[in-house]
Amino acid sequence: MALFLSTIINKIDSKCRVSVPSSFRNSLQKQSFKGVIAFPSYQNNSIDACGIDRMESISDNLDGNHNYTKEEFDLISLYFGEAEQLPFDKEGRIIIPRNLIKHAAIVSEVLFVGLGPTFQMWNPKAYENKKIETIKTANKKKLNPRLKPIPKGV
Amino acid sequence: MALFLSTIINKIDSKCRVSVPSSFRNSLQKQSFKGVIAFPSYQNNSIDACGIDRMESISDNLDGNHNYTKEEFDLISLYFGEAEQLPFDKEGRIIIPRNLIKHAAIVSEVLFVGLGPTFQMWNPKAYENKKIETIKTANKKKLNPRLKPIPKGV
DNA sequence: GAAAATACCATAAAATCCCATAATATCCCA
DNA sequence: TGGGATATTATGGGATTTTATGGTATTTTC
Repeated sequence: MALFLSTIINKIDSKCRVSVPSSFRNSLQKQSFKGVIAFPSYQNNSIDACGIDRMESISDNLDGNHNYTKEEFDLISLYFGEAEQLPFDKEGRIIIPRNLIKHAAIVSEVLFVGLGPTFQMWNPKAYENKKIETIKTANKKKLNPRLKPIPKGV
Repeated sequence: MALFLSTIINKIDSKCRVSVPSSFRNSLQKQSFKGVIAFPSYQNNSIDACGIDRMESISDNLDGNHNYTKEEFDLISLYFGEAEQLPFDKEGRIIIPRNLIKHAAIVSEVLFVGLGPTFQMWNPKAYENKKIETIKTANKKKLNPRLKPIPKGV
C-alpha cells in the first residue's frame, strides 16, 4: 500500500483545483482509481484522504468476519457515506468540493501532510496550531516520540 | 534490515546534492524505494535517516495497533509529516531539503554516521563537538565501554 | 441557453537526467 | 606481492523534463 510522508503546501485556485504533490501522486496513479478518496475528519478541521486501495481493503474487511465493535462499525459506515472520489485531471490536480473546503476552512493554500497509509489536507495555519498543540500535550504527558518498529510476532 | 556503520564526510554542492556513501547505498538500493527517508532529529542538530523498509514497518505497526492513545497517534503523525523521501539520482546522490539543511546547520560538507538500523547526517564540526561531549559524559559517569548487543525492539 | 464542469494549452520554476572528470578503490596476472 | 589495468566513487555543470500554476476553450447539465 502507499506510504505518504512529508508536508507540502500548494495553492488552490478559483476553480478549487490543487496540485496533489507529485510524491503522493506517484503511488496513487498506480491504483485502480486514478485520484484520491477524501472525507471530512471527525477529529480536526481537516480533510482525510487516501487511495482507493485502502477503501477497498477496509470494505472487504467490513464484509468479512471483522473484529470491529458495533461503535467502530457505525463510525466507519459514516466515513463511507461522506467519502468523495476526486479524480486527477491531466496535470495531476484534484477539485476539492465545497463542503470539504468549508470543513477545513481552506482559503488560498492547502497543506498536504503524509500519515503513512493516509494523508490529510489542511489550512496551513490550522495545521500549525494543531502542531503546536500536539507538542505541548506530548511534553505535558511526557510521551516518548521515538519512532521504533516493533518486531513482528512479539 | 540495513546495517549502517562508520563515518564518512562528503561534499554538498550548490544544488544541495550529496553523495550517499556507497556502503550505505548498497543496502538502500535494494529496498522498494531507492533513496533515503530523512527527518530532523529532535535530540540534536542533526538529520535522522533510514530506508523506507523501516518506515513501512513503523507504519504497519501504527495502522494495525489500536493501543495508541490519540495523543500518541498525533505525535507519531507529526514525525511522518516531517519525514522527507529523498530519492537517489543516477549517481547515488540525494538532495537535502532547505529545512533540514537549516536544522543541521550544514554548509559545505555532510558527515554521515552509521547507527546500525539508521544513520545520521551532521555538520562535521557539530558532530565533533557532540563526540567530545559524549566521551566526557561517559568518563564522568564511568560507563562501561564494552559493546553489548541491544535487545531488539526495546 | 446559461451555468457549471471538464478538457486543453501555456509558462516559469524546479527537479532530474546526462555527460565529463578526477580520485579511489579493486582486480588480476606475472 | 607488486603494480598496471579496470571498475567504482565522488563531484561538477549543462541540457532536458517534470511540476505547479495560470488561463482559455469546449463540453456537459439542467
